[in-house]
Amino acid sequence: MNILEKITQNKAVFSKSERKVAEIILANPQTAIHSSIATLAKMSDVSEPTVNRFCRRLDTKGFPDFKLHLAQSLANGTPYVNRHVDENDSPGEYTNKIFESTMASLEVAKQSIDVQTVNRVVDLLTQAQKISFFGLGASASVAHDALNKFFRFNVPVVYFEDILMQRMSCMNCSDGDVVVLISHTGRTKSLVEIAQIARMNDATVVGITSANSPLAQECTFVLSLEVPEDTDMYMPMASRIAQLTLIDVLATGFTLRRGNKFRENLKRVKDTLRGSRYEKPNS
Amino acid sequence: MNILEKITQNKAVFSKSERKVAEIILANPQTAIHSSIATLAKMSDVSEPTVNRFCRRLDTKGFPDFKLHLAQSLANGTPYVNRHVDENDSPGEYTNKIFESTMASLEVAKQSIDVQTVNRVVDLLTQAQKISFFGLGASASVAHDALNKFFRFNVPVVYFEDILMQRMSCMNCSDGDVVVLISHTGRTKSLVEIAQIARMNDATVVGITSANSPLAQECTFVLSLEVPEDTDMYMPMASRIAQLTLIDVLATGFTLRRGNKFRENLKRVKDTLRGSRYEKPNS
DNA sequence: ACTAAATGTAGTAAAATTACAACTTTCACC
DNA sequence: GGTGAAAGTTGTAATTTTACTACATTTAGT
Repeated sequence: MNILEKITQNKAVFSKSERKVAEIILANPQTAIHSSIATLAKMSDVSEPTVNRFCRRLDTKGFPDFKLHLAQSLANGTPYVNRHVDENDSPGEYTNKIFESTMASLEVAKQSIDVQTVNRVVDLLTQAQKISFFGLGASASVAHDALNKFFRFNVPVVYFEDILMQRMSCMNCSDGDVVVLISHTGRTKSLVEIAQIARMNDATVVGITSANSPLAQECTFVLSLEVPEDTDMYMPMASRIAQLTLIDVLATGFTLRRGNKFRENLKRVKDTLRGSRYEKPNS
Repeated sequence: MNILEKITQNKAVFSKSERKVAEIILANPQTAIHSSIATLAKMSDVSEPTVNRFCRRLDTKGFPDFKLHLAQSLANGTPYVNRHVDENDSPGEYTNKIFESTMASLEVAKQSIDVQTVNRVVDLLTQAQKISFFGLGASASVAHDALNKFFRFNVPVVYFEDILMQRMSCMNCSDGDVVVLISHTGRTKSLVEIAQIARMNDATVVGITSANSPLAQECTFVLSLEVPEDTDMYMPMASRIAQLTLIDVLATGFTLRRGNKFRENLKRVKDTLRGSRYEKPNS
């Protein structure tokens, strides 16, 4: 666990002098990691062994070990895990918290991904005759984004928001078609039904959803993402960021599998946009 | 910069003994941070001063300082900045790289955000009569996502993919309406035109785009995001993740501004979904 | 006023750094 | 192609800094 958080939490347990040390460290952790035990003791106005005892109380081996932990907590990009937005947060505070918890969620998601499945799904996608992306609610925009990526690959891609269109599209599936279904919870009834319809028509169904959910059980392959969601906000936030990043992974895998010439193709697709844009001043 | 990368890069510059030290550290960095200079010297089969010189060559103050840097590099969540996907990457490698560079981009984006503007835009949104979200291409799905968030707030929200619909919608704008335009480059002609139309009809135009772009110049407020984009892939990836996170920030700011009762409301909106879902087994 | 916890002092052990000496390597010049 | 000076590399030993331990003193609570 992040040692800065640990210090904050254990504040009540500390003795008076230990608390002095805690204050100094929390006030300026960057200075703390570059100080010796002597200077830190002087700054906190306590003795050196007190600083040492403070470190031990935090389950570290001693002062040097404590500094190591502190350095890791301070490392660039290391988010304060699960910092929930508080009612009285200033704009600066909630902005930071949201960015940090999004990054933390991506870290968790990264570790939960099964690379083997990614590889097999990429395989599948490169060989697909038709690829469909369906999602509802917040996941609809993820599917929308997937459409935007994959249509560039010159593969027939399908995306609908309307559940009836989704159903009809799946009825027309055949062998070689891949249907990618996106849902954080994996409990949306109509999406589960769509998975069944698609499979009945010989399509391969890939679920980007949580493991062991009803949807996951209907899929041929499941790319599960374990993302801690801040339920206080009553909105999907981190989950769909993780889903989008996974879409990026799949799209990247696709282009890598197709090789160098194919990348040239992508460049051409992008270049066709030029007419619709204002030129950059320095080009 | 990440010190592990630095060691790898400088390998050629090191002397023979220094390289021995480098090998040992790279082979097992976790052990290295918990070793003294003496044990590390013994492991590398060199003398203690050699280890010290090795540290200095990497622009650290000495061995303890080097360990601090190493600890930070090893910290959970520390992304290898700007690791580009390579043609010969295995699925595991490109998956990690994409997640890590996405996290790194969010870190950069976080720092580039102007909190004051965020605050003013949140103000504006809470008082808006009607909110429109428009984007094209990859940014269309971001606008789509914004729709999904803001319609829950019981405010009139508008979103169109079609540029003609977008134009017509902006023609009907009036005082008190807010139009949010999303574009990574800020150079899409039709979006710039829409900004002009909206402003002519007294709407307030907020741009989520890059600073000093043609679009930015037509906006009342600009929320600029400086995101390094891996142009090799010819697809927007990190930029839209940053945009989405910014949308989350705005939505969160909105709910915080509206207070506690309003949050109850959001819960009710979410609860209406229950009928469309399979129940969780443990609830 | 007594006991237990907290804190500090002084000494000790360990770790890191410095200064210097010995050893390689490099390359000009014979 | 070999010789020797110079630069660079590595190790040894002494020094300094840093962290830790044992014990004494103070403070707080009953």
